[in-house]
Amino acid sequence: MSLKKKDRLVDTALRLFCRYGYRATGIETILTEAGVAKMTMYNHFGSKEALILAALEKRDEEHIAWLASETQTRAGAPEDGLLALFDTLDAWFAGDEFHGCPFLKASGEFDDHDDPVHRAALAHKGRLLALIRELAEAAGAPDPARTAGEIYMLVEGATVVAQLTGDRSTAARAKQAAEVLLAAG
Amino acid sequence: MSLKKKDRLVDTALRLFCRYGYRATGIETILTEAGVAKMTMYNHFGSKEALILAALEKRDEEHIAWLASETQTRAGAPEDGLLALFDTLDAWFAGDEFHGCPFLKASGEFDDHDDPVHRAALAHKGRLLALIRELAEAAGAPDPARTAGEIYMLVEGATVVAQLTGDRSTAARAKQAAEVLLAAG
DNA sequence: GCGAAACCGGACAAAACGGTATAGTATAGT
DNA sequence: ACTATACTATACCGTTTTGTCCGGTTTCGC
Repeated sequence: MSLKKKDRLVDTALRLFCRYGYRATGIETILTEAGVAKMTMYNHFGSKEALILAALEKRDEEHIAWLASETQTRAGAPEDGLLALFDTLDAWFAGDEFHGCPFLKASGEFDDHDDPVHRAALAHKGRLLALIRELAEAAGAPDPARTAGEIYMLVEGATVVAQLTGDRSTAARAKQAAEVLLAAG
Repeated sequence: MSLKKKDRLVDTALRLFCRYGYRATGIETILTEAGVAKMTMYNHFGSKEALILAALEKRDEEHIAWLASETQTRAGAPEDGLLALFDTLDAWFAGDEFHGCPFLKASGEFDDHDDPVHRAALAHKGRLLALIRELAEAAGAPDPARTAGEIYMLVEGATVVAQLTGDRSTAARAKQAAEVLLAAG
């Protein structure tokens, strides 16, 4: 079955990309770890860049869906959605596999705004912002767009700081700041 | 004189690292752009990593000093220091050379917390947090440590978003959020 | 069981990588 | 003028990079 190999390839690639970086991770390493022959990979994906894009695409869907559902189950009432998001972040940061946001890392390594990888990262962040905006609207924020923008920036800040320092209290402290922002409307 | 070559090497290296990434930038490219022979570089710096560290060290001093002085001149009163910081950020983001924070990029590419490059990035961010805390204390914040932590996260978020999207209004929007945070004490 | 498609493993290519060796030139200070 | 030092230019080393080619094997649908 082709899907098994293809999926394992994408999963392994994403894990290694996330941990060691996109340029630092060689094709050979991915192939060895995934247990897949080189030509199999080059038949499924025409290039390393295509594999990167496939990995990011899968991660995009999965991560947004996970954030949404996890936040929804954590939030008791719709008004708590935005704050519950930071509890979800806390769970994310606390995981063993956490090595920062793969999209932020990608945008850092592929700085050119025309680069497909950068565009993929940008698109993901657009979806993240949209999710936050939905949460803001559900919470009945008076200015959802503005609130979402503020919370989003806090989310990115927390993500970066968590990866940089490894501090486990990062999400909780960001949540405190978010409480202040939301209380002010 | 050795200082001229050494300095130009460090400046060129930092500029290219910032734009194309650390791993993506080859030694040869730096040497060509700086107009320096290979052996000259390897006499000054024993390795590429040493050059990276030297570039980050210089950037660390310069950037912290620039942030501090620029913010001080922009702030009318000591109470405005924290808000003026975001005006400084705005000026930084608006520059042609802006390609994100080189330390965030470094920490993304060198994820291992024991890596000297990652440690250098962490140390810089510690100094940035210290600067923000000084501003918070000067502004008479009731809980300077907490306020500084919140503002710092906002700063990192704004920096990342500015690099990712290229949006020129990022710093201004972060400033709006900071106003809310500061008004709440 | 048969044919086709997927897969394997290893050899191979061409370029780029970080780093070294060497031989020779420019430029100081004394 | 002499000498120490900084620097240059080029060739080279071994490794690693992405990507290709190929002959043989496994696996799957029918």
